[in-house]
Amino acid sequence: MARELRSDARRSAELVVAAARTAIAEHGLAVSTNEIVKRAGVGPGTFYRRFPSRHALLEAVLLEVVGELLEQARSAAQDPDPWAGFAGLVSALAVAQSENKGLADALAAEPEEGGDEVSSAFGSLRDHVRVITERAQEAGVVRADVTWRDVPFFAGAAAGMSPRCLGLDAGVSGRERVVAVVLAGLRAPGRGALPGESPRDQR
Amino acid sequence: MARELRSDARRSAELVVAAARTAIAEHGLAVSTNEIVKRAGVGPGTFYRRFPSRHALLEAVLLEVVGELLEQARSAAQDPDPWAGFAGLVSALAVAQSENKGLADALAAEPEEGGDEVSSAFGSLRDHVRVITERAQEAGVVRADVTWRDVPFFAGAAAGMSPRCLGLDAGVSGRERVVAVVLAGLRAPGRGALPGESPRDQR
DNA sequence: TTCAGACGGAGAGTCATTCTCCGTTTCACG
DNA sequence: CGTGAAACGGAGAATGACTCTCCGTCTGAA
Repeated sequence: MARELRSDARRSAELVVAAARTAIAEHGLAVSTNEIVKRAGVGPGTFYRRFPSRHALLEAVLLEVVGELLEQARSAAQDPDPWAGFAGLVSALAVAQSENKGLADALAAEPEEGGDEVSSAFGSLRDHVRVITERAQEAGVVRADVTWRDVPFFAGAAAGMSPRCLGLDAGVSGRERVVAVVLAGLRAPGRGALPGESPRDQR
Repeated sequence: MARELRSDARRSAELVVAAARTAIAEHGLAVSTNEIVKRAGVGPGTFYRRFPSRHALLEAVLLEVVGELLEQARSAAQDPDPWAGFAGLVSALAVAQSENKGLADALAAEPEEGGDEVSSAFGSLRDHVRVITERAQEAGVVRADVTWRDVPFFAGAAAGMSPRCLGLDAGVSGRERVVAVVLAGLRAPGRGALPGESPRDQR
């Protein structure tokens, strides 16, 4: 590590990571390196001098994303309202996953050596998810019959929505509506009476 | 049209469509034609004698899927319990979309001429979704602040869940849990009192 | 002013994918 | 049971895309 990069070199690397993030958000993980490089306004040669491989770039992007997520999780954990904190976390997870579809999967699949950093970041994030979820459950605002382990998946589900379906268009606020519905589904029903199904009335 | 196919020819076509369905369910829309053909146990030559192009195969698969969905929707519409019917519909939509990720999108993107059949099937299915959703809303069991147009997206969200996330595994019952949460979120809160948020108790 | 180091871009190498051609086999009818 | 039209499998041509390298030129920093 170490060797200070020249200012233009550092700038190139940053441009590439930023371009990769927007490109992935728009076109999914399958974007070609070419596309990313073109968007960044640098040449392929430059790219491969900064990153040993395409994989390394994806890893850098993932680290950045998880880092931001960690920050959001920390502030969610400090929200005085357990429900608001939980909702914020779910929402943040949903946005991050919708902008980085499959990135975590793709990297999890091919471990390579650099994976340690990634998996430790994952670990921290998981801890936050657990703490925030359990706090909300103890406060009685999140149903007790879900596990914190499921929370990332619930959030991810909201994120995975396709933009079109049955010839209909999701519209711009589609994701937010789905997140709202999922959150409503995760909210503890009635009051205190946890067990899920409404026992009272049959039509 | 017309010209009766020889029995082995018909059989090949059916094998290919069946193989395409399972292959798409497992590997997503990106499966190569080769993979499908290999699974079907036929040669590429056979495939291209039965289908003018890969696109035509996808269209055939989509028609089959939508046909089955229509059947399920019809029986859901006849369920005496509006909620059960609605829940069944959502669940069926979720399963279908999770097994055919992006198929509808992919075909919607390139209209080609055969699209009429597909879009009319879509139309029928949309009608069923509207009827079933509105019936459930009128019965007061589905929240009134969602549109039937959103329903396919809610279902699709549950379907889009990725199998792994943050290094965690979704487990086998992952999709069902997500569908359950989404349904809980769509269920009219409280009782009769439609307007959304639970008014009664705070913490 | 100097030069190590960074830059862009052309393109080599690789690989996957779709679709065609053709010799062989199979169905179905008389 | 014999015959021919039709279907079959598989080798492979044609195409295209993607990752990564080489090299001559340019630039930041001392």
